[in-house]
Amino acid sequence: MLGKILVRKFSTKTIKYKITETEAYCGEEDLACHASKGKTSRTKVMYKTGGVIYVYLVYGMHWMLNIVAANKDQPEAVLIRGLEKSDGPGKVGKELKIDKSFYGEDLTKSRRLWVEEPVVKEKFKIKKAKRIGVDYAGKWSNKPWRFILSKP
DNA sequence: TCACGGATTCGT
DNA sequence: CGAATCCGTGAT
Repeated sequence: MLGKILVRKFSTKTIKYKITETEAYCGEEDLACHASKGKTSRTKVMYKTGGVIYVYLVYGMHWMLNIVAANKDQPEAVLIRGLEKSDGPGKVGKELKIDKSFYGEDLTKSRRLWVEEPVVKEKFKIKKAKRIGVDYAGKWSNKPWRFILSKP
């Protein structure tokens, strides 16, 4: 996902931003992953085949944009933490005007949100780091599953 | 129906 | 570093 272009189409304009920071959430075992609570009405979309959107509200105010990443019945998702113009996942949701209506939307069919290959492919390095805000997840909080786009 | 708490942000 | 913020979730 890193380095790809996220496209958001509105009725009046279309915006495109490069994805600069992501985090991975991997399966029911991963205590930081919402799917660790099992398949519920909230997490069920993560059990779908990759390519659909998982959105949810945190702290009663921020919409988090995630892309389901793995195979059917394998609940894994990638959180879009940062775009070239927005640092922080809450700001990403705000910038792209993400809300509950995107829940389960198929990125390959959507006419308002999808991912493209960058026009000009630039070389970059991927920095790894611990995930943010998941200290409650015990050893899982130390997994280097946060990925940051950086200069080569 | 309701109590609980969080994949954050912003200000100090 | 700490408080704000408050809806949705998951269980009852």
